[in-house]
Parts: sequence; structure tokens; C-alpha cells
Amino acid sequence: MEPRRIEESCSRCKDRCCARCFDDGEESIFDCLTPDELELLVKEKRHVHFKAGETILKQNTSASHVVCVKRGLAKIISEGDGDKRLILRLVATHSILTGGGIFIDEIRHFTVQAVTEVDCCFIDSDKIFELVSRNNQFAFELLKLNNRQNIQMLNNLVGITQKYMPGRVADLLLYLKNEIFLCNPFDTRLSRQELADMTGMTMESFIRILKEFKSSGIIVVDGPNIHVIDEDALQLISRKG
Amino acid sequence: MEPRRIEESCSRCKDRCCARCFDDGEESIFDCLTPDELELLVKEKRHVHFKAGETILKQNTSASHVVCVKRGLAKIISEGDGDKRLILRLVATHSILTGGGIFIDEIRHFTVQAVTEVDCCFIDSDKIFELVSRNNQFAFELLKLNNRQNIQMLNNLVGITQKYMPGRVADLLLYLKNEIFLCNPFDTRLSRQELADMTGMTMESFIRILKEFKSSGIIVVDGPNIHVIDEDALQLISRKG
DNA sequence: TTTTATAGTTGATATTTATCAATTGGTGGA
DNA sequence: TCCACCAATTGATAAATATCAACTATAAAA
Repeated sequence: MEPRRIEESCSRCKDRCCARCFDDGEESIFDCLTPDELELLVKEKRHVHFKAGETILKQNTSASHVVCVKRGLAKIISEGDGDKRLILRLVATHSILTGGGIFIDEIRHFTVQAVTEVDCCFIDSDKIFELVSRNNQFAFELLKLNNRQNIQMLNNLVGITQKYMPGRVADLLLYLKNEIFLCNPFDTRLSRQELADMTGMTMESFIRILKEFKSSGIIVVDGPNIHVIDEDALQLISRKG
Repeated sequence: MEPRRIEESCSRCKDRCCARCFDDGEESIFDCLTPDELELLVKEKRHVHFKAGETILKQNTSASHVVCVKRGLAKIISEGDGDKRLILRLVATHSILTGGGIFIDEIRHFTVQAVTEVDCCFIDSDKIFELVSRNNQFAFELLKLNNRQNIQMLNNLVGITQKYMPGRVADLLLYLKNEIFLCNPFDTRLSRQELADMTGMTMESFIRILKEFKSSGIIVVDGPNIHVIDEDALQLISRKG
């Protein structure tokens, strides 16, 4: 499994970002566009750089843009009342953020924040609307993307609702290893608080479970670096609840 | 507010179901279809009747059809291991079920079960795919539908994760009153177990919260009938967590 | 009507998880 | 170097929620 290069920029991104960025193995929703349509898409895009910790998109602001992440790691956060918050998922290099509800209320339903340095480009939602009505394949790809996020959220909902803490932590570790970093060990670049916020539990509880896993020999932990030793055990814990 | 007529069939449904069913106030994703396309859609549809309790769609089976609910009330259930289950939402007369992931893996990610008698029609997914590639407006409408479900699931996830039980029960009652039955009092037609399954808590806990609300004079309960007396109080409880 | 099954309700108790407080350990600056 | 600060960790305790068992009400069946 090829590790994902979080900090490394795509060599093809220099010029036609969002067009050529995504054709190195990972398929992109932009693959189906004609050169003309591609031109339309990238013509007025704006490239923006964010430092770690900066807010890329803010919940409850109007969703006028779609964002392509070219480099770096960001977290998607649902901000509740008080200091309640839930990290819904991570987005890494080569991801597209259509925002929460660009097709409904044009309001962002979550905040996106840079975990590492992030390079991305902002594209007008209008362009996306235009492409949807021009190119059916593109609409299809967007539907797929939407659908996938829907299913992920469903699994998240069921997991967080029905599993005890060890199961949720196991799920998180498997997610980080197999869907985000694609390597082992991996450097989460996330604090304990942030990891806890991905499981809907308190930092203290998260640390305790991690400690259990450590002393059972399932994982080796060194600060933000986690090495999964016994993935089968994690799978088992995940299933058992 | 016009109450929703759960058991009452749409007078226009006799013949061209899914075409004319949805044009009585509620907009339909089929409104944008041309007569030709409508013809394609309804030509080979099959009308199916379900008795209360019957399974309309089963989780983990292949998603070859889209279902339009013409009459009745159904519940969408995520079935976990053991007897764990979570009712994700209800669907009433005039709803469309695109299934969990028709655009991804063609697998259903949840079960749909009739609560009352349900009349619905089954339409081949292929027709939907064909319409998506023919009619951009239709693709757009599907994107909207998908988006809306996404946001609802997000709110659900955040609510269930971050609120204490009274907040979740308050949310459920407001959902039932304002989004499903559109009247007050309303007959849920659901058992306490089912109501509890919508909040991710046990039946006993659900009953206790309901009792609290009852003795505070916020609601009046008579079996499956619930009368919301003080909606502001519910809103407050919902926000407080 | 009586019986029987089942949903709903209540109380006592156990488990899970959060909260609060204290301690450790590292890191950048004075 | 030492201090100040903040993340990480640990322990003690409290709060939220689930589990288990009993009991009641209700409705269907004999």
C-alpha cells in the first residue's frame, strides 16, 4: 500500500489544478469534463494557502465556493453549542469539498480547518451548477460523491450510537490507517483532543482506551505516531461493539 | 398547518403514479420530466402493497429499484449486530426512497419496513440512471434530495452524539410533529420501542423521559397519541442539550 | 367471560462514561 | 539555566444511561 503523501504537493498541480491534480490513480470527478469545460472550471479559480490551524471554511457562512484540497490535511468539524464539537472526518490531498449543502440552502453545515499546511483552490459554486447542467456524467460523479459521504455518515452514526468506547477507538484507528494515511505506522498530526473529537468521547476517556490497547500489545504509540501491530484484534474489537 | 394524510391515498395516483402523485403542493423530483421521460419512468413500474410490519426493502440486498411511497408510513432502519438497530427516519406518503447507495455499490445500506399499510411503486434503478443522463434538471433534483438527506443525517449524528436524553426526546417529538405528521396531537402509530430506537436509547429510558415531560405539563400522552402542549419548552430542552 | 400474551411502566441496581483535580513531561522563551 | 505554559496522563468521583426483574394495563384469543 502506497502511503499517502500528506505534505507533498502534486507535481502536476502547478498549472491546471483540479484538472490534472487528480489523475494519478485516484479517479476524480473532473475526469469526465471536456477541455472546454475544464477551462471553464479552472479559469477563475483562486489558489489559497493555509497555515496549520487556520479555518478554511466556516460553518453557517454562505456556501459560494467548492474547495479542492491539493496538499495537506484538514479536518471537518461540526460546531455545536458551547465548546461541543465533533470531527466528522478528515480530508487529505486530492479531495473535493462540496460543502454541506450547496444544492439546498447554500449554507455550510460544518467548519473545515487545516491540520497541516494546506494548499487548495476555490471554485465558484456557479461553475459547478453550470457543469451539472451541461455534462451529465459530471452530475453522475457528483451524485456518487454525495452518496459515498452519505453512507460514511450513516456508518459513523451507527458506530457512535451503538458501540462502546473501545469499538469506536478501534474504528478510528482503522480509518486513519486504511483510509487516510495508507501506511503503518502513521503520524496522525492530531492532538489527543482532536482524536477524541472524532469518536465523540472526552479526551480522558480516549486516552484510557488507547492505554488499554497499548498494554494489550495491539498498538504502539509514540506521541502522535501510532503503529498498528494487531489489526485483526482491532477488527474484532470493532465488531464486538 | 395541513395535517399529513397518512392512510389516505392520493386521488391522482390511480393511473400515472410517481408522475402525478407528487404535484399537490409538495414539489416532486419528477416535476421536471417531459411527458416522454415520464412515460419511460412509469411504463414498467410495479405497484406493490404492504401490510403493517412487512419489510419493503432489506438491508444488504442489491439495490435494483427505487421506491415511491404513495400511501402510508414506513420506517428506515439500520440493522446492526445482534438486535441492535437504529431507526434513521420515517418516510410518509409522497416520499421517494433512492435506497442507500444506488450510485455507488448498488447495495442497500438500510432496511425499510411498513409501519401502517403502505402502497408504493417500484421503479428500476436503470430508469433513474437513464433519466439522470438525459435530463440535467432531474440530476439536479436528485442531488438536492441527496444533499438534504445528508444534512439531516449530520444533524442526527450531532444530536445523538452531543445531547443528553431529554434533548434527544425533545428533538424526536418536534420532528414527529413538524416534519412527519404536521398536526397536533398526532398518532405516532409507533411503539415505545420504536420511538426509543429513533433516539438511540433504551425503551425504559425513553419512557422515563416521556414521563418527566408529561408531569411537567409539556406534553399529554395517551398511548401512541402525543399532544405537544408547550413547544417552546421542547425547543429549549433541545437546545440546552 | 376468562385466559393468555404482549406492550407499557416502574423500581433497584450495575455499567459506562464524563467530570474534576492533580501530576507529569516536554518545549520555548526570559 | 530556570520558569511558565500547555498537552498528556492518571486517579477519584459523579453523572448519565443501561440492564434486569417485577408488575400493570391492554387487547386478542379461547
